Amino acid sequence: MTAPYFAEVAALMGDPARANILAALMDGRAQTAKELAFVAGVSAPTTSGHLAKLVAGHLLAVEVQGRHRYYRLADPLVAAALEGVMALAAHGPRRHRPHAPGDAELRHARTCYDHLAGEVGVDLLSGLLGRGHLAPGPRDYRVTSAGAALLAEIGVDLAQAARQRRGFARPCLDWSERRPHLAGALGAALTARFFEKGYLARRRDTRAVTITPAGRRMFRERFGIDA
Amino acid sequence: MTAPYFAEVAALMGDPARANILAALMDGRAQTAKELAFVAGVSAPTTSGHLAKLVAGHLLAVEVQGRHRYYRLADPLVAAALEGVMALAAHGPRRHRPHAPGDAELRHARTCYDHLAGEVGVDLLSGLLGRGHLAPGPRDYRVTSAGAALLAEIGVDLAQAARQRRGFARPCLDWSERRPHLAGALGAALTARFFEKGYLARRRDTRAVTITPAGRRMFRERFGIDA
DNA sequence: ACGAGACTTCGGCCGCCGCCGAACCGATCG
DNA sequence: CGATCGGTTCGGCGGCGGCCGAAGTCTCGT
Repeated sequence: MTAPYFAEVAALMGDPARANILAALMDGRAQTAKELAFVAGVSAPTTSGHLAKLVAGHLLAVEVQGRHRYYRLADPLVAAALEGVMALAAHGPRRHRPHAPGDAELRHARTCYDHLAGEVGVDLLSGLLGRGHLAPGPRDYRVTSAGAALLAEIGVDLAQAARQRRGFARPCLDWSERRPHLAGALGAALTARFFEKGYLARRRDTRAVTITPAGRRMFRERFGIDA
Repeated sequence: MTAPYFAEVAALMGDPARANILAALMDGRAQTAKELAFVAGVSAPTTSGHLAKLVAGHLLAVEVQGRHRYYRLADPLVAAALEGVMALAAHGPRRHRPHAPGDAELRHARTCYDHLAGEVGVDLLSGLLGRGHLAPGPRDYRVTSAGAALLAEIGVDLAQAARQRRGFARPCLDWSERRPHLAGALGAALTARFFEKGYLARRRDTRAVTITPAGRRMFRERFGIDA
């Protein structure tokens, strides 16, 4: 009856070019219109139109810097909604897609907006819980004293993460593993630290991340997981 | 580049008529093609086409019963994905929509697929947690011995709920409250019991549910919440 | 066996929207 | 200042897809 509301949002996600753009921005980094035109596979004018629509629909935010315009996801909620739809798409009996190249890497380790996802991300969260560094709470996970010590060693500023306006330590359903990984301010801070210390390395044009040898060692020693 | 996958799913959700259909099925009940044609606001042939697409896309499942065809959501994951998109739509700076009639009722108490959502659903979960009937766990909530006693009094068969293939007791982000309510087999079993015992009553043509006087009393006594 | 009802298939219409090339605006750099 | 580059706006084209009415299939009731 009353035109359901979410249809507009879903329609925005439903165009192939726009979906490519959104997928490219799922790693939380901002990108210029030109870069996005490339990933979208359409011309610059067409891309511009799509971007305008996505901004109008509050899926993207734009930041002007000189003659560049950087687009990024407007809100972690957008990433969450996209992951939900992806989970659905991934789950549906495989549509004629043996698996795309790079798919294995993506399933193994990738960024989800600004935190770590994929097999490694899921293992990380269950490792933290299993070793008693994190304890489940009613809404957010709670950092135990053992966990606080561990995170301090790694150099994560817990106080700052707790101050953020976003949720502190939330589960986020992983579309490939169908089990949660660690999201929220803590997930983001931890992941950022992994990049800073060279445990993880971004790759060009993909959300998949490389785990460096140092990272592999660290994951085993600190969290007891085989990355 | 590689056509992103989830675009097809999002596009299925993005048509107004189909969105109406999906929204109508969000309460977990199955409905006939004719009923759905009505809620979709389009003719029977058009509806038939939409339904076929939704089934092909694995968003809906169909069950033939005599000369009727009952359509329902194919999987709880579909409901979860839809809630995610709804959360996004509800959150985006209110689009020229002061609030639709019935909106208040919907926010207060409604079914989300097959479990209770809205203000009451969220309060129910936090009540269960606060009173120590449910304890957070790594994936599912755990029923404490006190909780098991309470649920037995109400007549919920815990063993049967635990046997189900779906998750046992999961949080589900509530789009109107933006806090989790209780989903999974336990959420469904509890909600079903509420309907059986006449604590809740369904209404026609809406996911909003009525809380009966007996239900109001029960919610206060058993769970300490003002419904 | 017949008619009614539920649902789908078919055929054709129409409008929306995605697409591009060309032109336009503004910032940067020589 | 002109040249270049990033980005958007404009105008026009083309096709996908949603829509309906009519006709077809199947099931049930009687």
